[in-house]
Amino acid sequence: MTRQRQLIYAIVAEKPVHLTAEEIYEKAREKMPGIAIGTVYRNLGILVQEGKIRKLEIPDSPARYDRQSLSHPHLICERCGAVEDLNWGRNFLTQLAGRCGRTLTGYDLKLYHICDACKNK
Amino acid sequence: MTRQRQLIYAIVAEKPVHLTAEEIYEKAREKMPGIAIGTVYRNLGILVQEGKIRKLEIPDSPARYDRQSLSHPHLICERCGAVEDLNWGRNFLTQLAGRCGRTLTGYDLKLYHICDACKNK
DNA sequence: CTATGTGCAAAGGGTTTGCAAGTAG
DNA sequence: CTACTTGCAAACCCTTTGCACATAG
Repeated sequence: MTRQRQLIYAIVAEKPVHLTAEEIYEKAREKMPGIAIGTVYRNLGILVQEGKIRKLEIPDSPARYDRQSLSHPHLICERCGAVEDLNWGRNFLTQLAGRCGRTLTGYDLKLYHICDACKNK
Repeated sequence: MTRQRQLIYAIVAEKPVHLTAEEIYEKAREKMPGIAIGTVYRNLGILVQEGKIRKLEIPDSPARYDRQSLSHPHLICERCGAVEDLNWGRNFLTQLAGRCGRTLTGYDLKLYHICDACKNK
């Protein structure tokens, strides 16, 4: 665990905000100005593999990173791209598995809507 | 509707196979050798916008195109990447909306498993 | 010490785009 | 005719990688 990796993990873990690699890089540079973007990507990849954080792939936009390692659905605003976590617990996967009659290794569910802020415009 | 667009649509619509843009390009060249990859991408984009086909974004692999325009979950093999359609009908979206207590505009559900072919290896 | 990680900068893959010429309606 | 579409190639964006040097344990 290098200082760089600790810092990157701390930034992702801090708040339930889903940052992009670029945003994490910006925040990391405030504390460690010489850090390289390649290092950010490398460590994010390692942290994902270790199951400490989660990578969120969103169509037509860079990936975002989630501090929650437990698999859960995401609610995404179609207008502004804001991401909200839905904590439906682990039994949701069991329900899905039952419905399709297979053994599942995981799932990825994105729900799209228009968030309140965007509705009021 | 140009000949190019008709051809691209016909290739996607033909079979319930989820082809990548590159694969669609290869197939298109068999019938129309001079067609450009840019034309394939442009027309796929237009067909998606028109709601005639559906774009399937898969992590760490190029997008695939689905002839079914109705939104439905996909079952994906973690090993070989094979994609299977699940026809759960439109009431599934209603159930999801009920569960999260919002008005939803759409959803994207991917279920991961190991397919039979990969298990037997 | 030695394995692992770093900063840098260049390359990568999939996709998009500006342009001049071509085609549909 | 006129607006839209094409082929071509260059550009784009996000992400990955090779390398020589630095650091963790």
